[in-house]
Amino acid sequence: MPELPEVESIVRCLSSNIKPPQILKVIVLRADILVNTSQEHLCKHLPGQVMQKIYRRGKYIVMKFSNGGHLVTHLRMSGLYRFLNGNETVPYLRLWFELEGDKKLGYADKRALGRIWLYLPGEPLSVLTKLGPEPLAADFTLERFQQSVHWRHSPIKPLLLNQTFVAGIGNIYASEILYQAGISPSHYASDLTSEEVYKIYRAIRSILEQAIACRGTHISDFADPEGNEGEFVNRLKVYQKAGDICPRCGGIIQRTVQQQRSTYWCPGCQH
DNA sequence: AATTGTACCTGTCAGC
DNA sequence: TGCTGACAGGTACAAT
Repeated sequence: MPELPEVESIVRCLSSNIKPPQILKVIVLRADILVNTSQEHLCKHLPGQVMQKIYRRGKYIVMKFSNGGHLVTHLRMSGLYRFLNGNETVPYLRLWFELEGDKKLGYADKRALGRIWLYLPGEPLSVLTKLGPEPLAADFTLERFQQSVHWRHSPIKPLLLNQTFVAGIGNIYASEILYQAGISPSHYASDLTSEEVYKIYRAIRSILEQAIACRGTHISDFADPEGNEGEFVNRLKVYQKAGDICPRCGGIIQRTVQQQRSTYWCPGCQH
């Protein structure tokens, strides 16, 4: 489900809703999504805590509690958070938090690839340390991007998926970014001219900002915790559009595979 | 050290 | 209808 714009939408939704209710109870139905914690551990440390701040780093959701501890979630392919009222439920529910006011925050995950970490007060959030720069942050400058690209011996598309290179881009937006930039996904990073790097840099920011404004891309069962679906699906130009006519040059959109993952692009206008 | 392939888990869909 | 294989928004780790 989630790349940077989807995770950002989820975080904004959670932040606007959680007017810090207290966690009363934690119920775990499937413990193998827990990495450095357990049901007992969560039940010991979370009840009584208030979700003071919720933010995003790359594709990770970070919840900061009133005691200084943190719960970190990575949704991987199919994880989602959902507010549930009373006895309401959702398919593939893996755990939930019982909140003040007869509300629940459920975590559901069809494929169960998502992961959750609990960091106690004072513990460093070690799972976040290897992440590359935030592509929408002020310190992600063109100069910094140029320097990190020019020595990479990898085709540009799989490089955009590398979270140590830049955090938050996934398979949908990698294709859309390179389409907007007019760059072939198999173009080697080290061979890009500075003009081409600039086009990719601009496209990263422009596509991610547009997608956030649309609250992400609604594919499969993605929705934010209130059930709002992302509208960027209507603006996709190439992703899952193999065989369609390219809106820019009239060519035919292709699907190819790079490192076991689908890439969508137009050979007519991406070089 | 960096890049690429494999494993993880479970569901859906197309083709036979 | 049932089976099989391909594919799915991701990453950790092993192999190269």
